[in-house]
Amino acid sequence: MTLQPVDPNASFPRIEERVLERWRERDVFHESIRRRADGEPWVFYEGPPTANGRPGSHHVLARVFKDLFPRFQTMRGRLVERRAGWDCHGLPVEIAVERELGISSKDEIEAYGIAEFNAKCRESVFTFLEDWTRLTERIGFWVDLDDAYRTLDSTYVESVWWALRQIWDKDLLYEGHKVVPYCPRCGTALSSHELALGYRDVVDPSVFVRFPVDGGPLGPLSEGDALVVWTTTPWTLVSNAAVAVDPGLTYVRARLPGSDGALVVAESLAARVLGEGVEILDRFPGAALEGIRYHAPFDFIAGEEFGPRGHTVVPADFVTAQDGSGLVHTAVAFGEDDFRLGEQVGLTVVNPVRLDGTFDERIGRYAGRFVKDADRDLVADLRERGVLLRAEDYEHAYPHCWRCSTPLIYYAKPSWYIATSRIRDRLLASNEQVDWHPAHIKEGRFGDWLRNNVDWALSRERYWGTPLPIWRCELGHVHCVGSFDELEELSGVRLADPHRPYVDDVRFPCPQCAAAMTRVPEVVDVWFDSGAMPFAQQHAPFENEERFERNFPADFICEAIDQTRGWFYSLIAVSTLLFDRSSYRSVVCLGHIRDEHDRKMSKSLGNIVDPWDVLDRFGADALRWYFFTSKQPWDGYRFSLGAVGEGVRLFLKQLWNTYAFLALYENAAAQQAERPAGERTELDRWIGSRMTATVIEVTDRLEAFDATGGGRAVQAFVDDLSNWYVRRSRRRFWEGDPVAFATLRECLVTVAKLLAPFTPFVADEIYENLDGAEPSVHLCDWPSPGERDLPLEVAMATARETVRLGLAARGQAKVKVRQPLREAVVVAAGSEREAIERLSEIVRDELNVLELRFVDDADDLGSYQLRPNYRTLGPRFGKRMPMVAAAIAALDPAHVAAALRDGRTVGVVIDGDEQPLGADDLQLAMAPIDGYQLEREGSHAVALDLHLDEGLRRRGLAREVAHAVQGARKAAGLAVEDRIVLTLAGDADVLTAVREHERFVAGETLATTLLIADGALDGAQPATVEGRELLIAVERV
RNA sequence: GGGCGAUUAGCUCAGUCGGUUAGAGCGCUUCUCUGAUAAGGAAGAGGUCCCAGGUUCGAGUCCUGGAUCGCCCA
Repeated sequence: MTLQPVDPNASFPRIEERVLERWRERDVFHESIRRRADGEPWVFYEGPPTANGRPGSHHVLARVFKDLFPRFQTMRGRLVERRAGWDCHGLPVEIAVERELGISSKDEIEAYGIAEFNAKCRESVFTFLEDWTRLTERIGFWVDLDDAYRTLDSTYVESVWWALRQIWDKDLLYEGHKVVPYCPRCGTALSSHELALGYRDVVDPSVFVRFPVDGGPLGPLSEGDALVVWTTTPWTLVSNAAVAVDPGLTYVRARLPGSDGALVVAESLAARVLGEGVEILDRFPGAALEGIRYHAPFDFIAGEEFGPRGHTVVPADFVTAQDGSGLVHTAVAFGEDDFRLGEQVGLTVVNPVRLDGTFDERIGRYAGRFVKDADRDLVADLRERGVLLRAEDYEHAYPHCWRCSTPLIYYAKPSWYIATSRIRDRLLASNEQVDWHPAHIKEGRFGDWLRNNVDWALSRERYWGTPLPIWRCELGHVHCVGSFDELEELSGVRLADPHRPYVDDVRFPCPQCAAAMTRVPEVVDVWFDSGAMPFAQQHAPFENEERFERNFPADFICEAIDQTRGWFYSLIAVSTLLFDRSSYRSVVCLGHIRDEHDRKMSKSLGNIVDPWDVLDRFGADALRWYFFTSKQPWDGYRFSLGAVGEGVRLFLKQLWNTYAFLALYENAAAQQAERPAGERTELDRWIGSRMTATVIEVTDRLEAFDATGGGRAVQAFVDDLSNWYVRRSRRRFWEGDPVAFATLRECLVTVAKLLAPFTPFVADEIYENLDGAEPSVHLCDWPSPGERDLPLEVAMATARETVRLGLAARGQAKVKVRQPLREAVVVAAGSEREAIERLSEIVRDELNVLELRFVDDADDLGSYQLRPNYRTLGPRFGKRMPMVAAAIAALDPAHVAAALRDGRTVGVVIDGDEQPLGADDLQLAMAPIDGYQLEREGSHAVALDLHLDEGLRRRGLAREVAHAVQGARKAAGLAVEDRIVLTLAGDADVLTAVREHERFVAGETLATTLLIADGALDGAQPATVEGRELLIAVERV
């Protein structure tokens, strides 16, 4: 069979474009799925990206991993449908549109019109769809973009409604208060990731305030004592509801010199807060303070308004003695800990701050002022009334609105929640079913997150999202609508578009009281959309229910590590709420990509690597290979063009050259007369066994989602193939041995199949040329392992080690490999000797020696060194190990070597007992002695006979001549298979060597005629051989 | 402030059950080989296995504390 000629310097990006064209023509992707129509499904879920930003390198990372395992499983016979998806809703989209419109507040959006605004959002979502499509195709990510699910579709929204109704029916959907970071200027709560954008160091007042105790039981305290309370937000003091203490922490009563009443602080903070001279009167645990009543610093709001425990000391688990006083001011509406504490101990939420961030009319003379601006006056007020103990400045990170820089306030707002904390055990049980990569996420980051689960804040006071399908009447009756049909039955309205504002206009009579019901204004957290994806992408259960069942749960999902709080959570939460199980079986978490200096990539640093730069220069396979094999994907990447280029050079080029080599010589051989098939050699059997080992390993690794291990195993094999099998078999290739060609071809075809999931382009290109039985390698079955010959693999490893030692000896002696030597003396015994004897041809040839001589022991070549084998002796002797080591050091190594060779044991005396030591207990190593050229390692060694006689010298000269002629052939631009007439002239000594080895020189250089000329040669190239002149003329026959 | 992860040669990374002499590739220097290769081979230089304690006959590996970096959360 004639192969397409292969250019060793072909451009990978150009090859890839060609392969892409072939995939399109042959519809390979869809065909690969059609062919597995009867296969067992292996389910992949695509975590939907938003197409309103340009795709970057980190998206490529995720997408190539999302491609690898489905390709692998498809080749394994599974039906792997791959449906693309787009995340369409949410604040990022709204913000992009706000920026486009030049507006930045909810008022402006509503003035612009919700319908118009949402129409803009709908367009904006797919701004960069074209970029995504192009990149997705170019990197070889096979995913069905034509059949993509979109979270904005009515069908998708309806399935989300159905899910919410299920949760409602389970009584797990409720309206409640929660403290959220809130921008009073923009009038909206911020999501946690927005919060992270706006932390800034600011200086706030830090005040210690006296809260005098106020009647009632005083426990360990006395009339006139005061609690010392610390806060950095004086404006919340007007809303003080209670003081929290750690019941287990020790507190003290302490008196400042020259004052009357005692002050209460945590013991460990007393000196820091009150000064070194303070007098400690009494010690007691925080629990003793519980229930003590105090007089709050401001009396705009009476204690009773917070409930029976208002303005009393309560126990809490979040109090620390890190800073402050150990007594924590609690304002229920303005802190998350405060709010939770309020729920636990029963404090009523009283919020005297308006939505615009100003105090309301209850706060007397401060009414109408922005709370943060009132801090200074409030502190002055405290000082005047003598309740201020100390005020200082405090620098800390405080969140600001990333859009308008307004300091955020933590603020209790009504919001809709899913009571996920009530199904915490079920969430943990679902997590038990999941196979995490890396494994530590399961019990670590993700498990902790689930164990600390709090209710899911579901609602957003925004515009572009799945509308929350909850209607409420004036009397407060609430109805959750679970489908468009139901809404139509109730209202007579069939929605063409379920989004705001159209859905807001739908009203219907309350089923309980017949009053008009209107929809609540919120939309649903986009993460709920994404979590509903397993069924919502199918519009289940309204249709395609069977298709949903068949594709649930997923066998595999893959996203970056930050999705532990995102999609990984929303998926498991929604499916546990609805189906009481995880919606995925295995998950691969990817790390982040940093630049070559290990800095975060960001627009402002200007260090973003555009994936197109890499693709245009090195190609998609190179980029994929880098991501798969450079390190474990969860460890993150130090990414640069150079890093990708290195992988190309070391792996893809090596593979390509091996492939080009095969094509070159197989085509050359095809032009010659047919050669009889040679014997299958040890080397053929060895590479076959290595191939089998590699197939097994890659299969196991990919089954276990270990792309790195799998890829590296292929790389190691290709290295063996190129640098050992081909190198050692070159003569057979240029002699046209069909067995060698068949072996190399089979190896490369199998490598192509193994690489198909990793580097789908080059794999297909090689397959197409070398096999081509199928329209694409991606339609092939995954290779099954052949016969393994482990003893042969071990033997070859030993032989290669012997070669390594021999070459090292040559290097030490400064004798070129081209100079043949009389013999190499190999010290080896037992199985090592057998291995080297079995493969002695290879060793001899590689070392360029005429003979291999074996000796069992190195008495003639060097002396032994004896070492204890700690691995066997350690457990046996334990503490006495140092004595054993000393006893062994005292033995005579040569004596021991002889004894062990005869199968006897050696005795050492430890603590008066004779202890027998066997061959396993002792390690014998060679020590070099002077006068020999010897290299040793472990128990075997190679020594070279350096004596040169005339015969050897002339053999060496002949090889030098052959080498020089090869250079001349190359310089003359001859093809490797061209036959020549070779004419030589020059130094008499050199020519004598040539005459003596005429057949060798002619054979090596493909000379059909070898002439030796006297004197000058026309058109000859001068060369120097061992310092002597040689003239070479080559002429193609 | 809490949690999780990382830290091994100039760089990128291996290092199994704890076993005493810690490896590979890249890069560098020198030599060498070549009838595919910008490849291959040999030698050399290059190590506080982040630090400090501890456990152990023995720690890169296990435990405790700390440092630095990253991520997540507050």
